[in-house]
Amino acid sequence: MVMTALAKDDVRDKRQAILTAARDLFASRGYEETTIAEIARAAGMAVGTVYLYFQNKHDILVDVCLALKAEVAQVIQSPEILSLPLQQVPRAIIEATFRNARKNLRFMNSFQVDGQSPREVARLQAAQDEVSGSLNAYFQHLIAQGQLLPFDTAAYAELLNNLVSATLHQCFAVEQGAREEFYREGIIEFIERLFFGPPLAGEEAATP
Amino acid sequence: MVMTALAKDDVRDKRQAILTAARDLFASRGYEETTIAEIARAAGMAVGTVYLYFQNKHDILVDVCLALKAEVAQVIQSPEILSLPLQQVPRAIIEATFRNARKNLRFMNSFQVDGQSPREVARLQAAQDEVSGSLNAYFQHLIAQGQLLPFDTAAYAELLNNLVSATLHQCFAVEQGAREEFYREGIIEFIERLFFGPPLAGEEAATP
Amino acid sequence: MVMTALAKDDVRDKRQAILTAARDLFASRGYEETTIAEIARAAGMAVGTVYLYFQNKHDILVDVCLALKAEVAQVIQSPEILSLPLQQVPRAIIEATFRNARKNLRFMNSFQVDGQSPREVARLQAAQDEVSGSLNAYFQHLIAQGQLLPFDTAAYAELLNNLVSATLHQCFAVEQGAREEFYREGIIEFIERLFFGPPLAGEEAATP
Amino acid sequence: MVMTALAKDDVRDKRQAILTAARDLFASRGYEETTIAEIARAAGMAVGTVYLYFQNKHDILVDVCLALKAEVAQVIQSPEILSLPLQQVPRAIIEATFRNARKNLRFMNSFQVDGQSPREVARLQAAQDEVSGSLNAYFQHLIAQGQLLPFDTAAYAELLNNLVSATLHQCFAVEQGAREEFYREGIIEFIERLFFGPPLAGEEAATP
DNA sequence: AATGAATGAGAATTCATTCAT
DNA sequence: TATGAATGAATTCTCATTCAT
Repeated sequence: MVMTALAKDDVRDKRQAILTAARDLFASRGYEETTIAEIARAAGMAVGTVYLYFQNKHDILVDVCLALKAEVAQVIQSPEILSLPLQQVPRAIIEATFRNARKNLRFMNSFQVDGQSPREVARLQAAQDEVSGSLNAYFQHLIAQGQLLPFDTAAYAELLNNLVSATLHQCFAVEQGAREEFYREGIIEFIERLFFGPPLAGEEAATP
Repeated sequence: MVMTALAKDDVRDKRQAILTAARDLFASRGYEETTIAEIARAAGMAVGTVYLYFQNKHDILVDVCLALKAEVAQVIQSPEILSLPLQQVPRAIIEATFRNARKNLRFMNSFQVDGQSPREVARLQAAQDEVSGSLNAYFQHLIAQGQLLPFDTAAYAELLNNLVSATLHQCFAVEQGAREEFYREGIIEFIERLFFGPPLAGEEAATP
Repeated sequence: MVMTALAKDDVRDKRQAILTAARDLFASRGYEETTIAEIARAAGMAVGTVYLYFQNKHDILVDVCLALKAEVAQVIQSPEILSLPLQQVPRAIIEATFRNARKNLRFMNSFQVDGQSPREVARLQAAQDEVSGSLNAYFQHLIAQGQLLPFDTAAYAELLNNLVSATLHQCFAVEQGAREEFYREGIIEFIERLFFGPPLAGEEAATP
Repeated sequence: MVMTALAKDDVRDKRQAILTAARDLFASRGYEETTIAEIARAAGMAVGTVYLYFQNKHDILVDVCLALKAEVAQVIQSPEILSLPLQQVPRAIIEATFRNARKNLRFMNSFQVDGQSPREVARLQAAQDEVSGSLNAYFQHLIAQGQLLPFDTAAYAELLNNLVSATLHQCFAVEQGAREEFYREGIIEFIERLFFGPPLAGEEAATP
């Protein structure tokens, strides 16, 4: 029992060492330019050992990506934020998310990864679905509470999730965070207007 | 004079032959699995000739991507759509865009490409900026006409552009178009609500 | 311990197999025309394995060259020759050297190699220096014994080393050994005159 | 007639432009790293034109080498030097030769070239033979005049020619001229002793 | 004589992955 | 579990050379 526990910790440690080493190397040299030998050396083990913990190189990238996504998206499941007054939630979530992304700026080139096998596609989809699912649950909770009018919560959850992911990628991976405020405030206003604001075609504007 | 014109056409033809061959091969075999030799053969020329028109393999991918983006996004510059009654525009644009994407379903795996050199990044950015710019101009036109209330048009243009691109990628490249209607209708409703609808936190919902 | 010894032998064997294969192929097909794949096949290993023992193709050539130089120049360190009566030494050394070169006639196209990297240049220089050094030491020994008058032994050692190398190259690599006797006897007479003979401008010849 | 003369000059000019461009590029980038396109551009003509004047790339190198050798060795045919008092000739020739080599220091990496075709081998040999021949003729002239005792002039001419070439290569191409004085003075003393000095094994030294 | 677009053979090298120890 | 030597497939890109104009 104890052995198993220790062994499990050991496994976790080794996996973690690999992921940390890979994340750093992917950040500094890029995925293609990083070799398994480099990852193994940085993680303090032999090349063959890496293959005891990951099926292949791309698998490591997927795991790095998922860990990054989980860290960036963790806010969505944080009780403190979800218990804020509704009016403050969009700003709180987006600000926290951008803060997390900025903290991981160096690693954001691993943020968007395309699955190469059905298994990988499924894993990436699952991670996305989890975030969308949390958001959806939160929406339904708000509707049940009467804080929101009914709407297609599943679709909105997926769309908003896509929007935020795409924006983070553009802001941090493509533009290196140069226009962070622009994107952050833009997306906040966007969401606030969707939930609370007047439509862009206001009464006076739309009718004439 | 005539020679120059002919020469230019010749260059255009050769480039186009390469791009068409590459697009088809990337679609059927994937980028990594496609060799320059295959592209050259399909384009009816020698390997070396390909390198007279493109600096390297990835450059071809970027051009394929840009051509695809241009085709999918062409609606944004179509006068017919932009002269529709404002209420009908979101649906018209999104439906046309999805239609274009579906028509290119096979090629949509070339829709999202990461720039590998500063030059590539700049070219991809420019393409994106052009679409965002058209959208922005349209917004400002509507505001000037009094059809929309003033808002941060530049930010909204970029964000909506990102949203649509990310959704098309997810819908057609990742999911192979399986849930096309779900994404299409979701994004239409989303935009309509942003511009015309009541906020999700309706009067009754928000106040108590 | 034993393992280390075995491993070291193993490494030496593999290196040696590569060098032997390369030397033969360079001889029969020439350096440029020999591929790494051919070397690997002839050495009984995979292509990649060659690169575990040599950094690149040219490195192999340098090693082949050094081994050849060592073999051809080994006489210079042979005690038997150096303990001959001084009058017989030039002929003995040159004849033995030419004999060694003739024995390696097929391989003499690898005899003169230009270093391509500082590391290669240094290695080639070191090999040359070793031969010059031995010669120099021998000269100084002879002077100390009173068999030779004092002179700039270091310069003469380098010059003679260069002279012999250049002559062997010309005789065996360029001319395929066709005028071996001409070069051998010429160089012997040249050296004998330098050390023992009358100057070419003899008393009678120079004074009038 | 006039046309032919002009045309011949033109041909000479074009050839010369190619050789100059090639010599400079071989000096700065090395032979392998220099492309025909670069040579053509530097010489102000089209790629195809280069092939009107040279059969192939290596031919250009051979010509660059021959021009360099001719320039460095020109002293051997200079009447002023050969009419000096015999005692001063070795120093005069070697000093002039080293001076020429130093003047061409940048280009000395083209000084030793291996022939790749029988035709090239023959051309290079011929150049060497010409120098050796001049030297040989001079020796025979001196012997006829009674300034030198009879000896195998042909062999000595070839050997000395080889010695000087190899030393120049080592001094300027390999060592970049770092030990110029060492080599120059060494070779001068060497030759002077051969012609005028006492043998290294002097009377007193040799007999005991 | 001059051009330069087109050719296409060609090979070194890398590196993910395996497997005997 | 861990190792790391061995594997070998696999492909981009170059560039000397040609030849139609």
